[in-house]
Amino acid sequence: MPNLEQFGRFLEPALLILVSLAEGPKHGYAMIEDIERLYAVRLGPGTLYGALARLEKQGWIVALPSEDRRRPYQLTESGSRLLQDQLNRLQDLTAVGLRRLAMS
Amino acid sequence: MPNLEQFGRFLEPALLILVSLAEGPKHGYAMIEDIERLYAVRLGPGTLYGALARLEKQGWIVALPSEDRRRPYQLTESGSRLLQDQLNRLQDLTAVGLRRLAMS
DNA sequence: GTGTGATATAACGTAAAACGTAATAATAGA
DNA sequence: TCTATTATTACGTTTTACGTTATATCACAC
Repeated sequence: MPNLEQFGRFLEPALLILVSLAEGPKHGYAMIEDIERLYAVRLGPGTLYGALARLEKQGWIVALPSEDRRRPYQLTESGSRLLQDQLNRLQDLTAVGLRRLAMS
Repeated sequence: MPNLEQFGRFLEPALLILVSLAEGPKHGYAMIEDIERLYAVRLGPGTLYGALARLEKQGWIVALPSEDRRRPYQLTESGSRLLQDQLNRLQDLTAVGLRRLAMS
């Protein structure tokens, strides 16, 4: 039985990761903690590292040379552009949503 | 081979559906068109009706008595509250993301 | 009245992704 | 040396997204 919180899932973990990396390069564990502060959601390791691999494959993030046992990742130019775009769209969507809710 | 647009997926269809219903009751096809106007994404029937079934099961939407062949859905009280909550969180997240992007 | 395109939903199957758990390893401090 | 924290990998299960196809109704043109 999955441990989903009762309000469910409404955002892809990938977006949370990109927002976290927008602050600067971070390794996986640091992202988990940053995202928890940011959004009150703690990604499990399977979710996080799976999403990281997919994001890297798409060229939106790159792995930096790993110091000690940490493997930091960084947003690429194309990742930055993508994120900017998605966040703008999301901002419009939330504005519309909140306006609609306020009407009723 | 899936027909994902190259920029991928970053939002659950469920959220788009709830935002669409925030305007008032709508049947499936009307949601598809509303969401396309809103967010420039056209949900396939499989995606839409699957998500509707799950949302109804959770009690966030209800099916209204269907006139002719249409089956309209409506946000419930708990669905409204959930959406309000999610949109507020999303607004904060996008604000942080855009601020971080602007810094770099 | 026959055909055609738009509207509307249902019913599949496949593939991707989320998620949890467990394993592993290194470090730090008691 | 034991334990807790940090950090990643590996793996299995379940959900869900998504596309395709089928089906039905309606509007309108011909």
